[in-house]
Amino acid sequence: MTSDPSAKTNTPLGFAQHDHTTCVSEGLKEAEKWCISNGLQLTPTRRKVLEVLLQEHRALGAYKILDKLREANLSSQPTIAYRALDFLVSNGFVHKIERLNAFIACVHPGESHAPAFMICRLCDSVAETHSSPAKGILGETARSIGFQIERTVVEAEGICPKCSDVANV
Amino acid sequence: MTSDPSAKTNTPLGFAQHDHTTCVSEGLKEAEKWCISNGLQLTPTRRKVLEVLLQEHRALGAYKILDKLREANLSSQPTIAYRALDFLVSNGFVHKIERLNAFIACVHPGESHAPAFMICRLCDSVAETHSSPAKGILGETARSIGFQIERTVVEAEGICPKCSDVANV
DNA sequence: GGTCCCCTTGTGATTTTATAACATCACAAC
DNA sequence: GTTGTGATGTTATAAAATCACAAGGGGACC
Repeated sequence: MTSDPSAKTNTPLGFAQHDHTTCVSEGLKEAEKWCISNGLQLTPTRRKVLEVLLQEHRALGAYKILDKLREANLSSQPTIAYRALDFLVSNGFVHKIERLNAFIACVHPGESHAPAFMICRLCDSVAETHSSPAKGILGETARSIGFQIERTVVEAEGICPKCSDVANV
Repeated sequence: MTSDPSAKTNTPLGFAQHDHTTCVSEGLKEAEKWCISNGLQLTPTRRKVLEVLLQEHRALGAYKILDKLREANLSSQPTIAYRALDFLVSNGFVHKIERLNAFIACVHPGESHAPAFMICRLCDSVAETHSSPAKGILGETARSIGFQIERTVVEAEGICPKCSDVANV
C-alpha cells in the first residue's frame, strides 16, 4: 500500500508533505491574534514554547522543551515550561498527548474541536485530526447512564504511511 | 470467551450499583482460567496486584499498588509492580488509564475489545465501556491516508451520574 | 543426576515527568 | 503611592517509569 501524500484537504499534517515554514509563522500569528482579541499575553516564554512545538510535527516532552528554552536564554526550571504549557493547552494552541506524556502544537487553533491523534510508534511523528466520540457508542453509553462528557482523549497508536512504505520496500 | 451472561453488557460497572464481592473473586477466577489455558503463570505478586485493582472501580497509580504489595509482605520495589502490571496489561486483565498514569482492572477480560473509559473528575471513579474508533471519522481518516491503527486510547473525562446528582440536590 | 534454558523475582540506582510552596516583578487601576 | 493581578523566578520535592545486573526455580533433555 503506497501512500499518496499529494494534497487532499482532508489530509492531516504531520504525515503529509507541506510547506513547513508557514506552519511556524502562521501558528504564531494565529496565537497572537487570539491573545490580543482575548486580552491574553503571549509572553516571550509562552511564545518560544509554542514556536518550538510548531517547528515539529511530533510531540516533545516538557524537559525537551525546557532545553530549548535554556538554549534561548530563557528560564530553565520545570515550573516555567509547565506553566507556559498550561497556558498554551488551556487556550487550545497546544495539546497534550497523554500516551506519550508530551506536547504538540495544534494545527488549527481557535476552532473548538475534539482532537484525535495518530501516533506512529516507529518514527514518533504525530498527526492531529478530529473525532466525534460523543456521536459513537461511547456517547450513547454516556448519555444512557448520565455521564457528562466534558473532554475526550482519543489517541491511535500505529504505523504511519511513511514507515509503512519503508517496511514494504 | 464469554464472561458475563447477565444482561448488563450495556451498563458499565463502576458507576452502577452491583454485588462487588463477586468482582474480585470472579475476576481472579477468570484470570486463573486464562493463564492455565495459555501456559502463563499467575504468580503471587501478579495475583495480588490484580486483586488490589479488582477491589476498586477506580484507577490506582503504580506506587499505590506498591504500597499494597508491601502491606501484603510482598516485594516493595517499583520494578516489581511495573513488571506485574506489564504482565496483566499484556494479557488484558488490566488497562492503563493514560490520562491518570494509573491502572484499572478490566471488567471483561478475555474478550478482545477496544476499551474506552469514563473518568469522573470529582470522585475519580472510572467506568469501562467500549468504543469502535476505527468505525468513526478517525478510522476513515486513518484509512484514507494509510495510517494503520494498532491500538487506541479513548478516555472521556467528565462527571459521573452520582456526582452529578449530588451537585443538583 | 546433571545441565541448559526460560521465566520470574530481587535489588539498587537512575531517569523522566510533574507539582508544591513561596518570593518577586511589572504594569495598570484606583 | 498603594493595591490588585497576572506573570516570572527559585528551590525543593513528589510521582512515575526504566535500567542493569544477579539470582532462584522448574521443566526438558541427555
